[in-house]
Amino acid sequence: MQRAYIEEIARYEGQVVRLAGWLVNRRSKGKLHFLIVRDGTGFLQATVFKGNVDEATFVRADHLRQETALEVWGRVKADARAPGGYEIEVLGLEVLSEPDGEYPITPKEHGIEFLMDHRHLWLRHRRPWAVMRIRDEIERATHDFFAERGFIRFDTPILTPNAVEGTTELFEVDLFDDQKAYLSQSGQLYAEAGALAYGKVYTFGPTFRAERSKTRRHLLEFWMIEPEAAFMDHEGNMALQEAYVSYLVGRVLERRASELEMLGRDPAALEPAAAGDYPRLTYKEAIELLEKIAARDPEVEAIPYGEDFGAPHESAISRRFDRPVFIEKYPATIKAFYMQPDDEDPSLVKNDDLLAPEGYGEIIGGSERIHEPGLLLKRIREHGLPEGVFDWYLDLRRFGSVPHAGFGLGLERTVAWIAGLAHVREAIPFPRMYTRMKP
RNA sequence: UCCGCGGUAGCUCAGCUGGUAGAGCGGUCGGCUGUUAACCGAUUGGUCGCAGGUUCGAGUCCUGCCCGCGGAGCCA
Repeated sequence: MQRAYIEEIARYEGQVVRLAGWLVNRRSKGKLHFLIVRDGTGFLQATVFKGNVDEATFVRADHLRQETALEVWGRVKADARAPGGYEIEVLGLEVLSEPDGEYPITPKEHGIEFLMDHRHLWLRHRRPWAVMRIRDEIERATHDFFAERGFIRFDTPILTPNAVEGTTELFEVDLFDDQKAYLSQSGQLYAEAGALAYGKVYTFGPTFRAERSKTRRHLLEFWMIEPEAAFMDHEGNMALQEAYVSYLVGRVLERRASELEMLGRDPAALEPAAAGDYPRLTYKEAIELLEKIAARDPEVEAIPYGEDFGAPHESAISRRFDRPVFIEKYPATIKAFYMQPDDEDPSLVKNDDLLAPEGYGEIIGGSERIHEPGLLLKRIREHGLPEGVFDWYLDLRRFGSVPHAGFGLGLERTVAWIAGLAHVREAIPFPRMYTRMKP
């Protein structure tokens, strides 16, 4: 008998097939039981009619417990009354493994603390199932996008000797003797070495920030995609970001429409983002826009020129657009040491943040990098960074230095935005947070 | 780290001015041939976060601590 997967159940209509999976829920009408079965690829309703199976099987079907591992076999039928439009009319079933005790996650309501305590089991349920498939699509689309444009994947170290942007948010690791290392907070500096070696590279890996943050946008451990390209300038950088993000959204709309629907995410809200043509504001224009917003909305505070935006400001700005919005050219004083000064106004840098709409806020930070060795050394000193650990980084400017640029996209924030999640903790299988390290 | 809110049955919660613990869901048993988190009946189920204190008496009032949630800062 053919083994069928739920994802492809439609192609087996009319056939008798075998299905291997787990029991999600059951309902009974007396002489007719409904078993909801999942097999990893999807969810399917199985009907057990009293006349179709022997008495023992019929009674058995009414006493199966949630998360029983089982095989069922029967005929695949199209039926409008079945969720998803198809169901399997059971002719027989076999229990593969019986739950030991009561399964904790019932079909009714649960709080987030309880669900996160049982994350290893919660992952089986519809909502996380849909989210992880969307995350997978975004990861796959990332590799396709960069491969199509001639970028090679470049893996950067996780144990690093140096801080990219200050040391307060680094996790320290004991090495041998009295040596210390830090968990990487960005692969960027190494990606720059990659760009000068291979032209166009991107990293795809975990990064770590030791921030005592308790917000919907922060994880201690998150995944970041960091493209870096030689001979790419600030304009090219933003064009690449727009092409990349609109490609990601387009792929999810195209291939994960049913998952978006399961999550109650309206595809219409994402369509402008897939179309591209993202608006651009300079830092100065964004400050002025905030002033206008603040004049009418008492919830939003204006900020003086020269200060960085807080989360409420980013939300207020991003809510005014139906697609991601760029904010570019910040004052150098509030940005990282390696950013290239603006040609017209050297007090500014050629950087950009990309804010996702609907209040989701920053998903990308990018910049053109300083390629002139003297200026780079000056900036390292101004920022009070230890010169010793940057000797190799300065070498990149000594030998064949050229303009280059890149950016970092936060995977979980992007997944949360596209999937319409309220918190990044649901965008990764096992979130590591200030308040959670288990399971 | 700061501000705000919370911790009562396996889960989600109610519990008034202090008087000896409740509901729904889940589990179990039974009923029902088209359910959609099915429904109906019965039944099961408690160290009221922890430690002190006030009181004849504390889930309820007070103090300290622990844990979580929402937000801020920082950032992707």
